[in-house]
Amino acid sequence: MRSRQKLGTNKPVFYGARDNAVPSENSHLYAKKSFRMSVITRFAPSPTGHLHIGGARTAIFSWLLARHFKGQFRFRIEDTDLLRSKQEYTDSILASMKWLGLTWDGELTYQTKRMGLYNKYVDKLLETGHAYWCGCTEEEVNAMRERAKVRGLKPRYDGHCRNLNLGPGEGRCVRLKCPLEGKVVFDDMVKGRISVDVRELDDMVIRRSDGTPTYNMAVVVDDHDMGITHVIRGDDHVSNTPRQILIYQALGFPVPTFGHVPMILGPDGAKLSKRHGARAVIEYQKDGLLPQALVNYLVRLGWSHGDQEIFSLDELIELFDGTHMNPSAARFDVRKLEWLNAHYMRNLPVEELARLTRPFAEEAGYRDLPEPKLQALCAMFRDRAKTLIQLAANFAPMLKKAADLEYDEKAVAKNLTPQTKEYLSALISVFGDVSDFRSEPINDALKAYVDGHGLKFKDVAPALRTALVGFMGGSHLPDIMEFLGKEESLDRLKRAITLTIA
RNA sequence: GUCCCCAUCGUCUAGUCGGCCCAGGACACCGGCCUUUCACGCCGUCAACGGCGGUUCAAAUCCGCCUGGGGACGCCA
Repeated sequence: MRSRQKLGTNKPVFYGARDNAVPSENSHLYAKKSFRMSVITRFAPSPTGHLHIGGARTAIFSWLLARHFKGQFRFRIEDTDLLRSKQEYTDSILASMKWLGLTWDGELTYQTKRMGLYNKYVDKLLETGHAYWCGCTEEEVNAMRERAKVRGLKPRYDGHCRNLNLGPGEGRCVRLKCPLEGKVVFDDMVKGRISVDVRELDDMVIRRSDGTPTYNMAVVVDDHDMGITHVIRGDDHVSNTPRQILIYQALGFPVPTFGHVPMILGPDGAKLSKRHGARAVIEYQKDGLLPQALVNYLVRLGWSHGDQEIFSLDELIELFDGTHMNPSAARFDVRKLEWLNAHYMRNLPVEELARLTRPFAEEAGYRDLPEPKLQALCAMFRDRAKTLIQLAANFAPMLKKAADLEYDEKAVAKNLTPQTKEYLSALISVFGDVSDFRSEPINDALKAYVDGHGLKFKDVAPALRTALVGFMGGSHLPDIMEFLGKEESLDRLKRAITLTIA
């Protein structure tokens, strides 16, 4: 439920919407109008790990918003944390984005390659009096915070150097000179109106004493420089937003529209962590999930369009306009993801399914599978698997030789009785006479035998199944036989007849 | 501690500015049908508006408080 409040009577001193426009009472409409002008979104991960599903979802939302409004979707790597950033993670994130089908516009931007840009703007803030040099040491600042805490206040910098007019110097950083009173208000695309008193904020550092810009500074400069109009990011950034808006104001930049999507929780409602298993997109890829299923699932987790559950990419682009996003955190439910995945597996053209399954078949040890065989296997088992891995796992009994087939003891004991073995012996010659060994003729022959002997399928099917695949599973019997071929099928029947129960 | 955000079935959610909601859909679960296994498919059952006040003829929908979650308070990003 969106908590969109009406305009209050107290006029906010700082307003965070674009172009300083006053929003209409209906912020949906207001937002829509501004979307129409131009939409440039971005995804800006830091390469300190693989792309995780939370990040993937914000990327998907950003991408969809841009595509829906025929705008642009930009990509920026926030690699300023030199210690934790790794090229392999950048590569991995890019690979996951491509796998998900999220194409971006323009060049990839690396933050580390544009350090000069940030300082230019810090200097500008210094010149215009929106920022000042601060010579306080870490210890002094910590002491201030402690004092504030003791008084029950929010720990913050007390503005010691604010009016000292210090110049540059060893160990000095630059702080933003924040307004002393008023509220920062902005209309969030998913949370509605958010208001924060500037007294909750302090004069944040925008340039460290080593000359590098801080995160909030860099983000604002980058987003403005890249022309970003809509910032969709994780929930954990809401408290950064007022600070960033202050920087936008000080710089005289138009403030973009923000949309803070809530985080994704584990099945137990706790923050997603290692012990929840797969968190990275790449892991789902390895588990045999289809990108379309993951995208569909992730989008649906936090966004809705009435009762619709299944969306094609085109539908999503058509329907996703930045509204109807859920402000509350959601739990990750693998079962529903798998249901969606199974759905997409069933509806893919076989050729496509086979192409996607091949790597998993190879992983399972089946290399050089002829395309027709692979497709036949996919067609036979697609309804019985929720993931590509599971699908490939079904191939085993189909690709062995009769002599190597493993039999389930219970199935043998229950179904291969002296009586049914007689049926099987008879069937060996029945099937042996089928010249066109395809599913249909095989089925006809089986039916003729069953009918001709006053039997029912139920009388012979379990035995036949056990004989052919070794256990009570698998696909349609005639299909299995067609796949195995006459010789192999008969070999299996012959071997089954010789089986005795221990 | 302070501030910000959140709160409908077990889970994801619908619920367009209060009435058509003794709350709808989907996943899961359970039961049934179909059936040459298992699935798929189809049908059905179970199941929720966190609590308390207020506004109103009428509240899941508006307001307040409480409770419970989460996030943020760095010269990290």
